[in-house]
Amino acid sequence: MSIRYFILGLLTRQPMSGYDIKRCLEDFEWLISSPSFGTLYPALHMLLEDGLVSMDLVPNEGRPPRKVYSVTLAGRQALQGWVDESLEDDLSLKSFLMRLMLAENLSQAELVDCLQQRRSQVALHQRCLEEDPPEGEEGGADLGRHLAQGYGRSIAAAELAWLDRAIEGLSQTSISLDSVERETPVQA
Amino acid sequence: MSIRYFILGLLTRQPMSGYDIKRCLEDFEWLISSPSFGTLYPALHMLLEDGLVSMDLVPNEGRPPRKVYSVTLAGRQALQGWVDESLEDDLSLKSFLMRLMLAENLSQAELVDCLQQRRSQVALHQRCLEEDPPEGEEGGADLGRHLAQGYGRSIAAAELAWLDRAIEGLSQTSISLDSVERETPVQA
DNA sequence: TACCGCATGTAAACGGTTACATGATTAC
DNA sequence: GTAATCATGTAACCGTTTACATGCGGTA
Repeated sequence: MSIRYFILGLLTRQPMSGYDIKRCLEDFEWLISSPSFGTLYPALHMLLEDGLVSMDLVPNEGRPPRKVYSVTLAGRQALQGWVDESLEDDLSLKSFLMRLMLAENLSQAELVDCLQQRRSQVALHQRCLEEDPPEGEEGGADLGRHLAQGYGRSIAAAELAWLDRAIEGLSQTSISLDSVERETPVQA
Repeated sequence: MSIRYFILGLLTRQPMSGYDIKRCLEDFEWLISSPSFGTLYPALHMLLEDGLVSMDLVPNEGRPPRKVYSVTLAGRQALQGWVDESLEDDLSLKSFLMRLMLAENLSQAELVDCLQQRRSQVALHQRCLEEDPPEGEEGGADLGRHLAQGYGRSIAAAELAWLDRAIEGLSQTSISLDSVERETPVQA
């Protein structure tokens, strides 16, 4: 997923400092680990060097001045290019959530497609978790497996429910031309 | 969480080959990325060198012989020591799921404590996600933030529900384990 | 014929964390 | 006075992925 472009994408929502980015990502730390400053700051420096973001120094009484980064035109173009060519990447929970956060940089069709891809992924693995069987002779053994599967099933059910709602919601928002001719992609 | 000990813990459930370990972890790939062979095999070699596991070569017609690893006595002791001293580590989804899988290596009290820790973590962040406000002047802007928050809230609710069920089930010693599994149907 | 699944392994490259350094302000 | 928050940054270290190498058996 390349954290560089993820940061770039976050900055399209609004200019932020490195510290701000950390803060806004922290709300999701229980789901996906948020990058440390050791990752964040160098990444911002690189974006700046490459001209994909610009920086404004905002003085700050008694503290180091805040460095607020904004996406440049070149940055927007680079992001667009990257979005287009990374559409077939994996959709593990982490990359999925990251892409969700960058929803505004995706066309509606791309976004719906992304949700549907994730849906089929989760549905696939949910079926695997449904197979609890090996029971019988072993009795209640393998508590760990049992707990992990139960946990997985609960999360999967909730996620599928959310995805269905989201897909429906997004599909209805604009009943434009292409939503009609679009086929619903694979999802067994 | 150290993948070395995680693998060691998985092997206490039953002897496995590297390939087996990969397979059984793949069911959870949509939640947490499973280690690649480039991680797995070297880790197993290290465990073997340190005498924490033993290896049996199981001939395999026309294929490389399977190398089935079992935990040694020293391995069990090392695992126990590690479990004891890693109780205050972080409980991000990844480490939490890993610990769940190793439930059998925890005392009941430790397990319940682990679930409760995770519960408070999730509950804390859920409260953060509840704050949707910044709306008003911006209207429907920041679709990404909105989607990510909604997603997070759904998962958090499901997880909290599961945790509560699990904690209750585990706290009642007399009742068998599958009480944990009885799911009160989640709303669609 | 070509590809996928099984089954193991290695080494280079990459990415990220950890630990450190700095320093003022506010809260307990 | 001790800790936490704000705010930035660097460098060494470590773990992981990626890409490669090998090779048989079954399937499309």
